Amino acid sequence: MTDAKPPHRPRRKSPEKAQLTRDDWLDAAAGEVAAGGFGQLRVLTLSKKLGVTRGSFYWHFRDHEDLVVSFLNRWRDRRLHELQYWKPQGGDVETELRQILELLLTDASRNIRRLQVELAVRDYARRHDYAADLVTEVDSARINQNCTLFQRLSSDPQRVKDLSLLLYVATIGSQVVLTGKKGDEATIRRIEDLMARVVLGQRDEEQAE
Amino acid sequence: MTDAKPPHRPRRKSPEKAQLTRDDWLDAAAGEVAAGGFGQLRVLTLSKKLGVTRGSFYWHFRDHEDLVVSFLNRWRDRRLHELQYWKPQGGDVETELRQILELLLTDASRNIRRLQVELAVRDYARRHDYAADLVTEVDSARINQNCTLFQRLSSDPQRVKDLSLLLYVATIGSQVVLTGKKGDEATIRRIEDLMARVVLGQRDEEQAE
DNA sequence: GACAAACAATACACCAGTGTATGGATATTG
DNA sequence: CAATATCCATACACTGGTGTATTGTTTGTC
Repeated sequence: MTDAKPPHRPRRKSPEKAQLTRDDWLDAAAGEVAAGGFGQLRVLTLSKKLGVTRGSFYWHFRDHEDLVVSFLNRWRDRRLHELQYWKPQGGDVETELRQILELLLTDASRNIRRLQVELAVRDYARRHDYAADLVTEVDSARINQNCTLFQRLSSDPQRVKDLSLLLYVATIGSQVVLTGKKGDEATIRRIEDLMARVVLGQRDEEQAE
Repeated sequence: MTDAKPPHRPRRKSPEKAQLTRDDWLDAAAGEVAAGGFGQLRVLTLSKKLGVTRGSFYWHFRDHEDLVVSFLNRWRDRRLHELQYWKPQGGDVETELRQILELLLTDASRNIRRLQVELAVRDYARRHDYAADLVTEVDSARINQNCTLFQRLSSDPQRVKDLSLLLYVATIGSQVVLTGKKGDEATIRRIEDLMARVVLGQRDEEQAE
């Protein structure tokens, strides 16, 4: 379950006909996964697409499972790491909210490849425990991230959590439902707008429950 | 792309060792799809699970694709048909809303098998046009259904559509994110509650935009 | 009870994919 | 320039799946 790195690789001076690295294979795998899910991730087709034979693959990876696990690990690492760069740059609550919404919805739906990979990982996670753990990890990290924003909206910690979760499932849902359909750009914008209003409408009213 | 029925089947008097019907195969297929997605839908394993050989399968179905298409069609038909029984039985707006929310969230997440099939179909639809059309069809039917409720909340037709869509993507999203994790029962209930508040908060305020 | 239809078993050819063993090429280092 | 590690090709054995053809076995109907 852990990635074994080759001790050290001699870099070719002339990159005219580059040698393949482990990451090159993972990048290619991303294409396959995005296009056909993990079920279509074949060593054979991958090799063809990279212009080499499978001999190369089995040098870089122990077997097919090794590829999958490495892919998942890299995905987790990147998703967790990218959260660090989000730190919203101040401003009042509303603009900050709009920033994060744009990031979560409009922005995400533009990066189709990344989105397809994410959906594929989610699907794969429904039947493979290891992937499920990774997804859970990423999900909670993201939701936590959102919590830090929503703390400025309500003082009730439970309310903060719920709002954050609601926002998150709504984004995931819109990605699942709306991806690839045309006319979704505008639709997503409207959803984004509505969500902003909805969330802002939920800030502490502190009226009778 | 259309289902061809066998002319007429002689029903066995004693159901001791029942003959298989086309629907039996489709039911078994549902199990496989729920467990492993369409990628794991094998004629071979299906036969084993039904206790017969593939000879039977190829009498009932032309080929593997025939099975898939028939399965998708049946799924679409059932999903569309079940909408007819929803007609909310009056009451004021809030209880009606709560009814529909319970149906969409709590209720749906209990029927795990059905949910897994739906997610599998959605995943399959991302790479197969025919399935994508079916899913779109079902989605819009459901969203329309919701619109009839939300008309009682706002007079702005665009607002009605948007609210309905938001509700829908939120439910789908929570199904994607929360399914199978333990402790989701309570979480879903809180989401349900929050959604009710959120939606009710969006009824016509008619203030300056 | 015979005949035809419905349903299932068996056996075959075929293909796509994995994994392994082994040898060949190329670059780095001493 | 020799040796070694790195990277890839080739060839093989094996598995699991599809689809088809052919032959059984039941069951309903006349």
